[in-house]
Amino acid sequence: MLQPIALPKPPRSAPPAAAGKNRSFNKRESLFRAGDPATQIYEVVKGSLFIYKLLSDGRRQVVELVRPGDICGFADGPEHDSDCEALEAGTFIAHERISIQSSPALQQRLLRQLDRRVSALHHQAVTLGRRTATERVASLIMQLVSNHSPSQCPIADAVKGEAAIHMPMTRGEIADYLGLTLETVCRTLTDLERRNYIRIGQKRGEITITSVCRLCRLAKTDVCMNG
Amino acid sequence: MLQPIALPKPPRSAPPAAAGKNRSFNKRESLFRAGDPATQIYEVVKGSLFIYKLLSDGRRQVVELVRPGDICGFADGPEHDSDCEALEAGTFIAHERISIQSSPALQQRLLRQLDRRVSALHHQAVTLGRRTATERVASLIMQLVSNHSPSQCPIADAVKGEAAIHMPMTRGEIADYLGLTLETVCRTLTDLERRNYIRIGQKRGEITITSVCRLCRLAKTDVCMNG
DNA sequence: CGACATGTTGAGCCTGTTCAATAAACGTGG
DNA sequence: CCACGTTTATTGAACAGGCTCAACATGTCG
Repeated sequence: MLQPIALPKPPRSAPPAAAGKNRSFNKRESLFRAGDPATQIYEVVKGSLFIYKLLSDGRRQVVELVRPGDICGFADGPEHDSDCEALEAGTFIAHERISIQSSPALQQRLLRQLDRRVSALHHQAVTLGRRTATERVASLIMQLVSNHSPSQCPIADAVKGEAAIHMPMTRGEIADYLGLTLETVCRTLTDLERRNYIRIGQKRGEITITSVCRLCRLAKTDVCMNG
Repeated sequence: MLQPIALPKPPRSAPPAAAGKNRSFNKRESLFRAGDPATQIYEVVKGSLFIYKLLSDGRRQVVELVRPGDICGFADGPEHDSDCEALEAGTFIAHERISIQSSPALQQRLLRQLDRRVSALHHQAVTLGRRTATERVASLIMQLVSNHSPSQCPIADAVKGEAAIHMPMTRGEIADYLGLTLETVCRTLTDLERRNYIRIGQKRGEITITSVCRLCRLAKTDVCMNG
């Protein structure tokens, strides 16, 4: 990527402990539900959460995965419009929404975080609207590779080793995140293994990518910059 | 495509605080493209825009509709990651991104706006991931009814009159927004007309909803608040 | 008025769904 | 540490919603 032009740089390593309350959560614990008053926002430090919406007939869509460094609990109105549960046990810092106004530093960080989330949601819209089942699954696995950003991926390297992934979601949760059914996710993963893109461990949640770059290409994560 | 490093900017008379520069745009005009430096944000006053992403194989996904009162042009990094075009001619106020830092009032408004957009993107994720073609199309039409909010819709009123909609998008654009094909959108609209939910005018862009509430119910816009 | 973009409709196909049966992993208590 | 019940995952067969390809109709605008 080229040099950034001068943009406001947020205080990156601001020790956030100054303003929030530290708390921890267990696996599958619910942090909030649709309809609950949205009085605070949650900055995840360790572990992960997911946010989803339910239709009255039972259909479910996971709308966000929240990982360390992410903030969630934003709401348009006074109440949450979705549910939030823990995928893996962890900790977060809770900030009172009211206190945002009085803390320019927190405001700054929130803006930066919201930019990132909007961008991620745009990406997910492309996945849900225009990608095949295989591309969706590959795309999710790529998302879980630590320290991977498509832009820093050199085009030329055909093989870039293996990568072990920790996949904390069940097949059903993956399906609800990717807009597929549980069965399709299952078949797609099996197919990826048969085609040598990944290996599925016998312990749940273990996936090894055979070649990160090959899988990345399959995911068609790229977006066209031409027009 | 990309600008070189930040050139010294010619001095420009500082605009009145909290107010950016007013500009107008024509139908189909491009406001920015993926890869352009993201130096300002756009507050739409009149008309409408849409933001989309292209995959290298030509697939397209419209990720946002931007209407009066909305702000767009946020970016995670220094460059835009999507394209923005005008759906209808209009005007906007351009704010320099750098000036955000120094204006708490603007910052406040941005936070509010971003909350709204995240919420809208969550809603759209449900539409793309879990709704049928009919529900998607109905949902979009409902979105275009002015002054409609599902929460203020009394349950009991079976018929709540007609509503004329101005639909500025082509069938192809609707399709790219809803994750469908042009043909499916066409068939679905025809079907909605046959089932007496809407009437399609002979002039393009004219749609009349026969009964707002009936269509709203069809869209299954509701989200379950139980568990 | 005429050319071209946009919209409509049909037929057949394909990807992903649904329903159903089986297998494997987890975790709890003895 | 193992047995057992429960949850989660895998696989198959048949189906269907939406897609593709194609022909034709209607609006729009110079």
